[in-house]
Amino acid sequence: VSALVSIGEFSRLAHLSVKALRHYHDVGVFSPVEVDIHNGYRLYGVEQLDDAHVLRRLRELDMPLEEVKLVLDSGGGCRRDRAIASHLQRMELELERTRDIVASLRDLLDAPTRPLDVTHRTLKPGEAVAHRATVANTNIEQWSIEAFADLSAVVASAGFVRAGPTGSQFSNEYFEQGIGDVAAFVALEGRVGPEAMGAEVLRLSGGAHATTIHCGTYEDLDLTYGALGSHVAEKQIGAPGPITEFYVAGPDEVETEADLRTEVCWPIIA
Amino acid sequence: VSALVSIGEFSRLAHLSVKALRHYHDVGVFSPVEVDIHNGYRLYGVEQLDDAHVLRRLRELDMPLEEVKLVLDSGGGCRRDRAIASHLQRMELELERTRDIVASLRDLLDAPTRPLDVTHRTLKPGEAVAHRATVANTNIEQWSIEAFADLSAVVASAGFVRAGPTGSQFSNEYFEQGIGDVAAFVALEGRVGPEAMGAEVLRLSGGAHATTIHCGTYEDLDLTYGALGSHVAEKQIGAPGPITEFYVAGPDEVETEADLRTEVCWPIIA
DNA sequence: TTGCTCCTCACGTCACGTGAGGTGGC
DNA sequence: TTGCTCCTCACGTCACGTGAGGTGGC
Repeated sequence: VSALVSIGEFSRLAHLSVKALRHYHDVGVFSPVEVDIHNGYRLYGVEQLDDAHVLRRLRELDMPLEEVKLVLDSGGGCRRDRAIASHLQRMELELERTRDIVASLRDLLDAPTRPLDVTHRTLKPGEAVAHRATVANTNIEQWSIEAFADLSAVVASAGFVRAGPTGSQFSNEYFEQGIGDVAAFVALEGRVGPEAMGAEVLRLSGGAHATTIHCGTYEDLDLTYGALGSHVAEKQIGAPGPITEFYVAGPDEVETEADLRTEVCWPIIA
Repeated sequence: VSALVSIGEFSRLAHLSVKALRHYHDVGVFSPVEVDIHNGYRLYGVEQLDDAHVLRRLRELDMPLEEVKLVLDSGGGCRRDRAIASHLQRMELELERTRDIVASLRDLLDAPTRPLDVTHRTLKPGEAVAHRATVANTNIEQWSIEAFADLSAVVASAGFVRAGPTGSQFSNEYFEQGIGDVAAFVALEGRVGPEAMGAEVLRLSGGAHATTIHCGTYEDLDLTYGALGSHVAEKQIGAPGPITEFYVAGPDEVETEADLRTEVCWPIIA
């Protein structure tokens, strides 16, 4: 049928290294059509080049080999197209994030420190409808958007009255490990009734907090955390408890990222 | 002076994991201001947060720790700004490349195979002025641009007469390992005189080749290599010797990447 | 016979993450 | 005393790269 070539020849045709080809064979992502029984020589068919070219591009885009395997195994059908399309979409998001980080880094170098207005205030205790999950910081935005969309629907359909902007509570684990328990909530006037189907009830314990307003993209929240936490550490007024964010002006309400306003609340001793 | 905090506290302030902070300490990229002699506890100063924020952003941009170390060690001066600027520039190139690969992948899926016009022709032997080096495919473009710029200057100042477009010869190693010997050359009429200061003399051995014209970005050259190599493999006419590319229409001569024309020559038996 | 290509281990790299097992202060 | 935080090994992960040591065909 079609020509068989050695691994060295195939590596020149596909622009993939011999070591890489052997590795792909070992882990079952991309195998030669034939292996010589006498000497173990791998023999590739030239018709495998189409797959090899796709494989090379996916790896250049840093797609994990496990996913590459799925794509190559899924045949030429729409499953394959969907797998690639979803990865390409992730790449676009990655590109945006990279641009944001670059911009943020430029800012950091231009204006190394900006002072921060820290206020001490006491959060009101109360009840809230909430969604709670273990979330990684890589997809906290996506998760929050969905959580708040659902909570809004619940609040509207149950006829609850909001008591302030939407907010989130974070476990320490979330910041220390980059993944941990997060609760997205909407504080309510009075108590949460049984109409809150689907959503959990979150009891907000309130108490003394050092707070500040973060302006702009969430990518820069670490700066505000640093400044706020420094303030608390220097005055030695830290107290246990979760950190709370209030989305005073969230993604829904602003036109540009620069207009975002987020209140960060750090628990302190009374 | 300023407040000292534990590693856990610092990780929450800087949004870096405890494991990462310990790793940065181990490899000497970012160390606590103090280590408790009794129990080995790491103590960080809140004034270290500025560096930590820069560190976090550089890592998010995948800067290797060795380079991060250089940036952080270089103080606040212009050395540091230059180190970051050069990395940001590399990021921009990366972004462009990613976009190109995505586009190329889309093409690959839309138009899976396009037939190729393969011609057999005999390259003329002769002499050329050349630059030769061990180059990796990650910076072949940059290297080639510089090499050809210099060769052009040599040809002009020595009054040589060109015999055809610029070209490159690649060792097998270059394709198999992604890094290897490459020679960028300009073929000349007659022999190379002693005026070729700086540039080497390359003897082109000529001979029978299967050739084809590759249209468009160099990112897609692997497709042409695959098709050309398949042709040679199927007819079993392969011969030893380096692959030669001629830049019939190179980056200098075209307005858009789509207009690039590259002749790829694969050695075959006469 | 010499070179070249191919083979299989086994180990290294990079930037951490994952437990195991243990200590120290409130 | 219980929990919580911190510590140090030692090993795992991912996608290969790097030799070492050996075989097979022209």
